[in-house]
Amino acid sequence: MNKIYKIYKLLYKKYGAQGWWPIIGYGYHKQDYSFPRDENEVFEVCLGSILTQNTTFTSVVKSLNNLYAKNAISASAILLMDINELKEAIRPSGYFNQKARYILEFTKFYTTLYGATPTREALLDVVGIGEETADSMLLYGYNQREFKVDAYTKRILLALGIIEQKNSYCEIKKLMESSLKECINDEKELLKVYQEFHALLVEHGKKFYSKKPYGVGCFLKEHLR
DNA sequence: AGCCAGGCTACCG
DNA sequence: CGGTAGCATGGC
Repeated sequence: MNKIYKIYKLLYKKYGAQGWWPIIGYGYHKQDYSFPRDENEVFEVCLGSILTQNTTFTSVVKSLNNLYAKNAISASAILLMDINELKEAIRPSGYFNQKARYILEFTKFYTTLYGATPTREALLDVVGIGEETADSMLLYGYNQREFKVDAYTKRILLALGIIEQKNSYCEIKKLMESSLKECINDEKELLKVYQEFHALLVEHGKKFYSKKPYGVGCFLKEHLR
């Protein structure tokens, strides 16, 4: 067992299943991997992936609830919406001018898919969708085996001496994916681990890697050094 | 009161 | 290329 998989095991043992991505109306769905269950839930995950950029998810829930109140969690409804009405609805998530544009750009792209799963490259061509947002949509919205790397992932691996500051998003993503593939053969299990692992890193990151100095009290250090 | 949040773009050297 | 200012609200 390599270090990456060992980290996963330790985190899962500590925090348990996380039930990401939370869906409005169900919340976190621990041990239930049947989500998203329809087109609108896929679209909701994608909107949430944009809205959560550099923001807490509680703020995103407010924005999504605002949109639900306007019955606007669908591509057709978003495209019919007045831009200022959209901005007002997503205001709680911050950067509302940018994110309103990002949501419109993504929604236009989304309608060209007719329900098909987008490629990662196509997503990256949409303004406002960077590597993490693309992986978020693919991993949680489309159940694709794309590991999502975020700031906590990098901080934690850095503190454990597994990566260096200079390592790129892509390098870290490949490290996570190749390490997990070494240990897990079943594709469904691999997807589940990708989904849980990222959520676990966020949970652990919130506790021990939010304020400097990072990693104070992090139990992973004792187990891996 | 200031720092941080489940990032991305544009522009700089 | 890698590095960074700007984007904005809300919570602690």
